[in-house]
Amino acid sequence: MKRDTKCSDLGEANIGQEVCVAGWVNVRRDLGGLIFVELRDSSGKLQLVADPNINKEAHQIFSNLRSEFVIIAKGKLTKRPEGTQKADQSSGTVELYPSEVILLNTAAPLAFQLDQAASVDEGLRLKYRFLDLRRPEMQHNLRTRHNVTNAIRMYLDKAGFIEVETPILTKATPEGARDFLVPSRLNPGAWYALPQSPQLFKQTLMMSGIERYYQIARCFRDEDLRADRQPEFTQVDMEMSFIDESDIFAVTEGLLKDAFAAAGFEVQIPFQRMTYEEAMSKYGADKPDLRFGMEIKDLSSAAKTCGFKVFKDVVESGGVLKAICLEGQAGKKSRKDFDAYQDFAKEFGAKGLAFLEFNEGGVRSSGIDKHLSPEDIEKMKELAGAKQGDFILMIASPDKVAANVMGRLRLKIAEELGIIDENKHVLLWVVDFPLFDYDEEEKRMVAVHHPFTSPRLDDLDKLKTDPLAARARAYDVVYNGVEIGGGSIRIHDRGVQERVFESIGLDLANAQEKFGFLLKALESGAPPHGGLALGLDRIIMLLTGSKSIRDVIAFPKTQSGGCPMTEAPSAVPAEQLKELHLTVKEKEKVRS
RNA sequence: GGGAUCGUAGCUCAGUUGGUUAGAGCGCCUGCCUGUCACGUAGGAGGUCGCGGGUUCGAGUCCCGUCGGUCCCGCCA
Repeated sequence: MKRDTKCSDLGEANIGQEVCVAGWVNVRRDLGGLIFVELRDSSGKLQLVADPNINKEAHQIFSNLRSEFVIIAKGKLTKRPEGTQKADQSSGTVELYPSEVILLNTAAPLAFQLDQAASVDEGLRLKYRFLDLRRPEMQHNLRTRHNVTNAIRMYLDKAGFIEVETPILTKATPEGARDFLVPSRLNPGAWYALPQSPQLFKQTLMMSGIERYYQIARCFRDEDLRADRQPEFTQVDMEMSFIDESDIFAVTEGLLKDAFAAAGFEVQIPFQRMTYEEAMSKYGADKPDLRFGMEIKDLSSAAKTCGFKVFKDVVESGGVLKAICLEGQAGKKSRKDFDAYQDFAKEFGAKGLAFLEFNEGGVRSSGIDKHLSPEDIEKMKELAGAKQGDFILMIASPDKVAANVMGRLRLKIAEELGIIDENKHVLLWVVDFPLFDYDEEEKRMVAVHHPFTSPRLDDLDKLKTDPLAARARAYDVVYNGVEIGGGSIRIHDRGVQERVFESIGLDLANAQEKFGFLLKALESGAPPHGGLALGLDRIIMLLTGSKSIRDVIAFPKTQSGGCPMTEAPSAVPAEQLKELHLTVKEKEKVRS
């Protein structure tokens, strides 16, 4: 017997046909006489019925079936009797009385019930991932992932890109995330690193004349995990020669339109564009969620002349007073709500938070109104864009902290108030990122994007004079407040590359050692080029409405970087370590 | 590295100010049941209360430590 049809392919059109289906017993309903078995395969479900008066043998087999047993059955497809049809399933109007059934395999009682997985501890789901992935939700996620990836491949192929694989065993890089290291058996004491991204290889490919490269590339970063971050993840990595930003935007927009369409979402192109500066000042984030308003307002000019010393001092010492306006929320926020906002703000470095509320009876505040004149309050109200009945939250602090805190409060409160339109799909480009940021810990300049990003030509002279003001030819794609990709036009001039290395404290000798091949390639006829990488896992997470990236990865890691199913990472035999010229400090050993 | 939170039956959870024999629903096992689809119904089995230590006449409950899960901060060019 061999399966010839999938469950959900069967409908009323197939009534009377001899079909053979196979799959797992989703559920068995034994009525004593009749036994119903819901058969599930990768496509869906089909109801099988055994009647002892029709087929005693089939009935006998059915009576011994349990959840997740594997069977194959054939027979003539019949229409369900009137009144027993299920309109909400594709094969809900038909059923199969098998003429023949074979039990292909049994299953031990399950670690968890598949239909309850949504509330089951995730560690257990991961330990028994083979069960978890049988669930229709997970099957749907993996299928969506395939469909989207497939659409991306077709799109890029049509656009003249070729997929090139790059090494997984490569060289550690000084900048960026922590590397995963792999010891070299043949070279004692030397290490490979797993790639954080194929960045240097794809640039090298441009210098090799590939012109349009892409790769669905696995990337590795040994950093702490989050709901949307795994130590190994997948990027749609692209690079093009002889192009500028507009080409990359056009290709990416077309790609994302197709990718979203593959998951059933329609998006408008071209995407909106916004400078980094505007994003930070209006939304307090480099990945603004534009599905709602509640923009951040600058009240510094009012603070400068106001009677409240705290505000005044902060602004006079170079800080800012920022506010968000909660429309119509006057009188609706309790002291407790405000305290929660304040605690939240403090987590992100705020010294304090203030509110002003414009009620019909007058102004209520977090105790600041006694320091403010009616004119001060009126000015703040106006600058905040508030009207009668509104509630504003304010923070006075250095610009960076104020933007970050307000940006996060904006999101938190919007979620609370339910003003985010879940049906909106807003994609935008954030452009003109700064080239450098100052790293307080390392006491040096670091690249915001990566050190191969081209400065804007008009900012080249700022590299030395005012590096923090230099802007990069870098861009991010943002979808509903989530960064789903980013890239840049790269440096293709050796001289410029050396100057940027110098700015981040990488002297020529060091640069030679780490990136000698790149410098050599740059002076060997490097075309202008640039590219972009999209976070595939994150995109699929958003398109499937998943809460975690783990729900769109077949075999993800837990927050401590482990795989509960295989129990990786684990100790290895001493012999294996010896071959690799390694020893592990006794007290740091894991139990093996 | 830090903060929060969770850990009791196979699963999801309840368990009062510390008090006798730790409960429920689902699942599992057995019986009955011919149109179910969360089938119904009667009965039954199933517990190292994550682990270690402490306080106490007595600890699932309180304290300390530890392990593991999740979320977040830092980190993630």
